[in-house]
Amino acid sequence: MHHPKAATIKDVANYAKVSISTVSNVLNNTKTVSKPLYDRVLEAVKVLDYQTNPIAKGLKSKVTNTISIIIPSISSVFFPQILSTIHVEASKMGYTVSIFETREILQREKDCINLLESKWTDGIILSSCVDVENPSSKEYIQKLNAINIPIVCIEAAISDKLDAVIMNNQEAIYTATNYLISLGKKNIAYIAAPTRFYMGKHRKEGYLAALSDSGLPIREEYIIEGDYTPKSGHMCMQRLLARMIPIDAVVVGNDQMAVGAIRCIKDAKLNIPEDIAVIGFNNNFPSSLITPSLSTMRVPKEEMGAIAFDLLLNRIKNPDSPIKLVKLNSELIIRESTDPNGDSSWDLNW
Amino acid sequence: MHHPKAATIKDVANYAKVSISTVSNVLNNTKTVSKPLYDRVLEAVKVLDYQTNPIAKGLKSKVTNTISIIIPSISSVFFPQILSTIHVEASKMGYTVSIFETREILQREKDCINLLESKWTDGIILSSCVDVENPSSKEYIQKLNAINIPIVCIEAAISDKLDAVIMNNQEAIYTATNYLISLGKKNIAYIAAPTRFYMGKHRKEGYLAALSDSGLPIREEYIIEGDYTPKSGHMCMQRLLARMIPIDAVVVGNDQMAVGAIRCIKDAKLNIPEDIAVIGFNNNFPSSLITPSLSTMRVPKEEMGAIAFDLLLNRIKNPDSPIKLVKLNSELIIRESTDPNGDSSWDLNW
DNA sequence: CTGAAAGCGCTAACAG
DNA sequence: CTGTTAGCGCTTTCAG
Repeated sequence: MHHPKAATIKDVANYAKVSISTVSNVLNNTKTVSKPLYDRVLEAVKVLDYQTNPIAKGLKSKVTNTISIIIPSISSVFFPQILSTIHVEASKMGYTVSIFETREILQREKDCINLLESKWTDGIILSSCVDVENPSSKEYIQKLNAINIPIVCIEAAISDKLDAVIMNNQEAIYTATNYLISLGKKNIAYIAAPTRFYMGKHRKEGYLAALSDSGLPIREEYIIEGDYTPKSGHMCMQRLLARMIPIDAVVVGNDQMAVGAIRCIKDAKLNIPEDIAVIGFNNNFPSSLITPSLSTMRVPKEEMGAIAFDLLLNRIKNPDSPIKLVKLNSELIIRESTDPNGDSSWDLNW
Repeated sequence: MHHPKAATIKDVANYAKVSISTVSNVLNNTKTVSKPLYDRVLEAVKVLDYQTNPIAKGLKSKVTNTISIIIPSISSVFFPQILSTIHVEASKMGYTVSIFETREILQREKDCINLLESKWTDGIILSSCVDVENPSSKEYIQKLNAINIPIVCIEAAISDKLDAVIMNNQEAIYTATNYLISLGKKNIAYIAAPTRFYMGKHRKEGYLAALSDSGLPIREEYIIEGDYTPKSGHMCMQRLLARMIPIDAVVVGNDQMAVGAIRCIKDAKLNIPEDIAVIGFNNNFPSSLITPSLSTMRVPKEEMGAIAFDLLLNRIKNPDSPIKLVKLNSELIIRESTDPNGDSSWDLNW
């Protein structure tokens, strides 16, 4: 309905007085065409302002030049940066990118996959929210493995049959926790990102390992689980304080929750970091803006997006290449929430 | 290549022992079909796990069930929220959304439009970066008007032939400036969002009008222009201070720049708001996080996205309905950067 | 109520 | 080197 007068390949052929296959051939460089015809076609294309119809093309060639990104949240402080890099890389290569938001609801993720299966996208970048513990997720993952669309996972390597780019979650939280221990902290609480998911699980393991390796006791009452949001971080911290256990530091599964936790601690009139030190994970820009600024583990978001697209492109072009798992390293950033002399400058790049 | 074994309408027809047109008819409810055949078709669909191929469907019907969003930045703190709302509304109605980033480069915007023209998207939501002053943009806008794809503008109403949802930019900055004047501020500087664009232009007009209406002089050396980013806000403030003119308040064209300005003022050891009061525009969540917290004008981002999609959907369904311009009102939020007793609570919803 | 057949715009054998 | 033709999977007249 929208394009009543758009020129078709037929129009071009008529105008140039050649066959439509010749037009197709010059446009796609698929066969050599004599100079005169070639020129006439190009002329016709120009005159008629012809653009090949990707829908029709896709119907034949099964190529849509579209990739799809499935993420938990479009408006979080984390994904937009990844999205942006992916978009830049993708458009360079002529791909359009479609977005899908799951809000951490597995059913929505499945719906997206189903939709995409029929929509003929050329590839999918997936930040999955499958529950790693739940045996019923096996079936879903099998399906993902068997699907005929290239898929690259980010944030969570949910299958060894799928390319993925992830963080060194466990090692990073281990580093963070160890750093707190090196500061002399002994009663270190942990506000976890949802541990039924891949990422939260591995991060928590890092915390536990660090305590163990330092001979510190693991106490259940020091561990609580949030839902990624600042608000939940605030609530978790409140609960932790209400338990009336000695706490001199908190490791938090992500920066968002850590910000909430810091606010809670401030409101309780406790000093950061003297009474309670706080460290997060991600290094989102707001973490540098608050007072005290938040120590955290850096996550190379741009790199993550770029690599994810690279992996995807490679798999599209080369479906049988070996599966790749890229694990990115994070790095400790010391700010005021663990060190009074820590960096208090604002990240102004946003 | 990706879907070798996906069932087609033909397979369903064969399995159900009916014609493909009957299958099509039951699936689209386009004609009444006898109960037995109807049931057999549904059964076949279920057994074969058939999903109709939207590409093929689109080729015939010219409908892609895809809308496209063109915005300056994917990763800014402003657009993701709008994006998110649009995505939610769109998926409810069965639309997929594709994103395009212009980085405020008009040529990129034009490229997107051209691409989309051939891609047969069902509609476009556009945050345009045309230079309102530049006469050459007339031509581009004419093209937009003539295009056969429904377009809804957000942030900038660049044509009265296009639906749009915008803020009351001028009135809002007028309010902000007036508020500062009511506080007794007399030497009020202005850090502008790029004034060659629709939005920046109108906001600046609000500042000028407020000064005029209060009988305050308009002085060029009090006005400077940034590029939306916190970094540029910092730099603009630095320049302003270097001019050695008395400044007791700054109105800033958006929150991001205002954050940079605040940092600069703090670094200069000046007191906020006593020495210099600061007010921004947008009410992004980071503005509540910094110290001092930033006074600003609220922008209903979710509403904006939802309305934009509504307008678009309406135009898709009803191409000849009258053009609508929706102007949203903002509201003053008083925080510490203008009032020592202003709200200092953190926005934890992100 | 049902099905055969003609395309949507394009690509890719296959002949010439 | 060029053109004819057969579809890709689906919708939609148009007969029956």
